[in-house]
Amino acid sequence: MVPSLLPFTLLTFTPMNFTDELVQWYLQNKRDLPWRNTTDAYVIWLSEIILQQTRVEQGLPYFYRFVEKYPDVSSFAAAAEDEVLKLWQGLGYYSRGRNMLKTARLVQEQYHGKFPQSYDELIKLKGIGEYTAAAIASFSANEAKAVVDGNVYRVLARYFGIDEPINSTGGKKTFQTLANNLLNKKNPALHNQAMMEFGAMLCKPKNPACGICPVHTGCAAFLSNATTFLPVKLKTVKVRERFFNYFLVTNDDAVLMNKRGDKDIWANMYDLPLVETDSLLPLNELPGLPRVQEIFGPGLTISSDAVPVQKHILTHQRLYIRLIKTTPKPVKLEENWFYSTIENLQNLALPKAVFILIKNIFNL
DNA sequence: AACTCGGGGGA
DNA sequence: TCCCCAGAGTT
Repeated sequence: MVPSLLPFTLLTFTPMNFTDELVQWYLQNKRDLPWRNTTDAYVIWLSEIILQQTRVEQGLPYFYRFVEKYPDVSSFAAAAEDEVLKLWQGLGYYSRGRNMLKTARLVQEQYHGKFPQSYDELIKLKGIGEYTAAAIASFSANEAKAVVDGNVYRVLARYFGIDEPINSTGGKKTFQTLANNLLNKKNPALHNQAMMEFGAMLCKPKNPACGICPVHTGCAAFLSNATTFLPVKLKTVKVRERFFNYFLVTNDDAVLMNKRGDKDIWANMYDLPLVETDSLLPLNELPGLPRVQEIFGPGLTISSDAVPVQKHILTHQRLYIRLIKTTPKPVKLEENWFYSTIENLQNLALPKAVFILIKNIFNL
């Protein structure tokens, strides 16, 4: 079909299909984001990992910092884990940072520092799942793989009126298949960007801008006034409550710190000596705990000016945290405890909650 | 298939 | 408060 030979009127009244409309909308409304100006798979990888479950505005400053500090795979591969986690501090989901280091080192070794561009190679790497593999492959090499992120789920669920839960096994398959079928094989990168940007900017979770939507006349959710109910998501599990009693132990110009293990939250990051309880104990009951006596011996006195309990909300946990100032030193130091100078604290990756807890005390 | 892993922003 | 964010790994 040669468009220029078609009668003008026919062209004019030939409706664009759904995805063409979104691409058209995208070209006129897209944000200027730094990772859209490159096809460097390494840089795109950086951006995609940072943006997992993270808003663009929140991830942007981290993206700039990582690109500057690690401009290529080899510089990233040469980093220490503590350094990466420190740079990641405050962004959350810290396994992303740890997995990035593993992947950077593997790419450096096995791919001689050249970041893979094909979906099949990418999907093997730590921290890269279906979405991220499709994103890197399409954006760096225009490979025909459809991305399905939170935005795409929402756009497809609404436009096609799909009420299958997006976080069920069947639902994921349904939406991935639909996205694959819709994909513009001629320009996968542009198509993928358009789908996501449209979901992020116009077809928003709350108060979508249906009034200015280019495809609302074909949107099942709009036509049945059901945008509020789509997409459907299965209920998440309950939130666990935890009570953290941190102990502030100083020694001249040093403070006793702990390096966390790799199982719980904040893996491999740093906090203070911790005694966790299953309820919020009154301060004066703490010295009676076996665990506390094990650490401090008998006769622990607790200063009355303990920092009040602070509440920290995580996805699956509500943390009640307080900082306790003690007089006696611990009778024994545990495996992962060490004294850090105040100066050195700025080199340690601290969870946000811990950072807040001690920043005023040490002027961090 | 369910659970775990952060932190922030909007309504 | 609740929900969501350019999801992935583990159990």
